[in-house]
Amino acid sequence: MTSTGHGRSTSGITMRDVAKVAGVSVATVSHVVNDKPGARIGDDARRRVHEAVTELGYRPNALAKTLSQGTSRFIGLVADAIATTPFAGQIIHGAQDEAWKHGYVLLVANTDGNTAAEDEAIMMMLEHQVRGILYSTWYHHEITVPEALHQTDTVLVDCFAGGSGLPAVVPDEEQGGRSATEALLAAGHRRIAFINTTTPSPAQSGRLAGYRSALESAGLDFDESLVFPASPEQEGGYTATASIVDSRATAVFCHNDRVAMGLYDGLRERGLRIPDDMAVMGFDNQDVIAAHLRPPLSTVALPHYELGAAGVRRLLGLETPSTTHPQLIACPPIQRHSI
Amino acid sequence: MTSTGHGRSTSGITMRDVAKVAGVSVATVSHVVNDKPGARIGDDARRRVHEAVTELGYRPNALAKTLSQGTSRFIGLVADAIATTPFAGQIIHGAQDEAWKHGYVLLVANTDGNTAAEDEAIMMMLEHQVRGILYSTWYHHEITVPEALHQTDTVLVDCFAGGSGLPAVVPDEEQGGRSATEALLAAGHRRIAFINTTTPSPAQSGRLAGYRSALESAGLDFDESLVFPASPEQEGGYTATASIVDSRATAVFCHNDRVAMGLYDGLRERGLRIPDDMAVMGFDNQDVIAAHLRPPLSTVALPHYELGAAGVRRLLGLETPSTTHPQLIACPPIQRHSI
DNA sequence: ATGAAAGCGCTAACAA
DNA sequence: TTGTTAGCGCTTTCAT
Repeated sequence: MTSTGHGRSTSGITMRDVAKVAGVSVATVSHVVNDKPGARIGDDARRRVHEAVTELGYRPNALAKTLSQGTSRFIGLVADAIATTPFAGQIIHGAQDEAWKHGYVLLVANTDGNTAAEDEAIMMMLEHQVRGILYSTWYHHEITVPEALHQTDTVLVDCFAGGSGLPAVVPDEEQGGRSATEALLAAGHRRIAFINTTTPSPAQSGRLAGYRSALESAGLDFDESLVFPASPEQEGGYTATASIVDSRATAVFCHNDRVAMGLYDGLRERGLRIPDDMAVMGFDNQDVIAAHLRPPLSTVALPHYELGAAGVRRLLGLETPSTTHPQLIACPPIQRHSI
Repeated sequence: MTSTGHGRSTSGITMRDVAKVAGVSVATVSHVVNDKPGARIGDDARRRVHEAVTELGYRPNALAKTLSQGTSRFIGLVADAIATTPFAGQIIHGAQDEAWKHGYVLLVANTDGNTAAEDEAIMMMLEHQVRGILYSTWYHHEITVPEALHQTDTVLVDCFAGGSGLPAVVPDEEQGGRSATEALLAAGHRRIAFINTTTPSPAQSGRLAGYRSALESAGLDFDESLVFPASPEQEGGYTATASIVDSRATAVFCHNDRVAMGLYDGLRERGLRIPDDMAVMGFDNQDVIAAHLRPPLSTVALPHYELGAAGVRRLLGLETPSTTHPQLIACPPIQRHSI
């Protein structure tokens, strides 16, 4: 029995059917299937209902329930790039797990950064009576909020919007930068270079601030000549190799894992060994890369799963709306073998 | 005005409100907002309705509509690993785009391969009256279908199940292997090594079959000593380097991009240059890797986006249920610079 | 302890 | 051309 083309997918069994079989009213059925608190139901009736339910294979219609209760169990997630990056998947995953935990289900929509698609997506979610919307981007930056988002509860994930007043959940770039630098410091390095991205962003400024802060705490002077700008990719890291070597630093904190990957190449070409000749620290914890470079790259993780989860918690009002605006999620250091 | 904690997210405006304002009946409103085919509505009434709609900011309740029509616009996507791999995101993306195109929205659930979570997810989707379910895995293999899936239309994505009779959509591994090999052949190589995975799978057998088939078509003998087993990761490729070099092959088809990445390292350590000393072809087209290796890796793409899209098309009955069981989706070769 | 009945917001005959 | 009305499957007072 192939299952294509049926159309009628649901059991078709309604509460009324159950009531009939159990010989009770639908009200009674409703009470027992939902295990209502103040429900005074006779043991016998209750049993009969349960029997009827299993016998008939009854499955409540969640949509009807929503309609009558007026309150839905949907949470919308609109993302600008579900696929462009491995990261987006993590946000969905975290959001889905957390939503699930609270009896909600995730409605996802991808917009490819297209404003029209975005509005349409939001509309659609609104029409589906979502409890609220998680609006997420694939990299941490400031956005301008689509007007439509104001029509429902929404929380920004991995992005923020200045005057919007919308709650936001973002990675703690500064702490991440600090942790990365501290890891290098802890290994005894004193002359630590930093390959930073050339693109202005919270990541650029935050990680730099963290780097400086860690240096400071260690009693080291910040040496501007030790930070090198580079495009945030393999190419950038590769190209920066020369300057890094010249700088006579013994360790490098790379703006991200891709940069580190490029640096690995550059170092290898010069016959330099990691971590003996040069310790390197990444950022992002992009699994395909970090875990599989040789040697495996120590890095700092971007907490995408947590961002998604914290996002729904925030939406559901389960998280204390920490006074300060964008809520910071920690970027945990990941110890591997490049230090 | 912060948007947290409202609860009532939807406009609250119903069709009745619109009817009242427009001075017509709800039936009329229903007809004009849905632009019903056989709806003979006076221009005037129609105009008044539209005005009322915009004036009130009316937004139809999709759930109520579903309930009354008896047919929902949801498609469920249950995945065993949304996040474990960059690929899952692509499947979601493809499915979402295609669903959207036909007026459907995607309900996603992650199960982490946990059977209990899986059943729960399926139940939940059933309760939400999904039109059908896409059951997907993050790598192509045979599965045993959860019993619950039989209660609705379902199509298997990137996996298949022998006797289940369920429609499946999977990548065409053999064609992919053939294309990869042909690319190498086209560049003039005659002695082409193949690093295959050690894990039995459609990928293992399919890509090998494709490799042989391409060789054959080119009038070359299949030389068993030219296929090297390796773990399907960087490590495997790296380790295989020695044998590859010994084999005196001039080109290598790697089971996947990660293996190719390892091979790159091995080759570089030996001072061998790509593609001059050795041409290499990958498989998967894992962006972070393939596009950013040096030189960028030529490879064959796993059509995840297409798998998702084809999955919903199949579910909706829009795709000819090609006679043969698992429907094959092409793996297009991607030309870069390692050949 | 249980049932009758009035909705939830919308669609779809059927009347008018 | 437009309005009435009866549901869709469920929840929830309010009676009994």
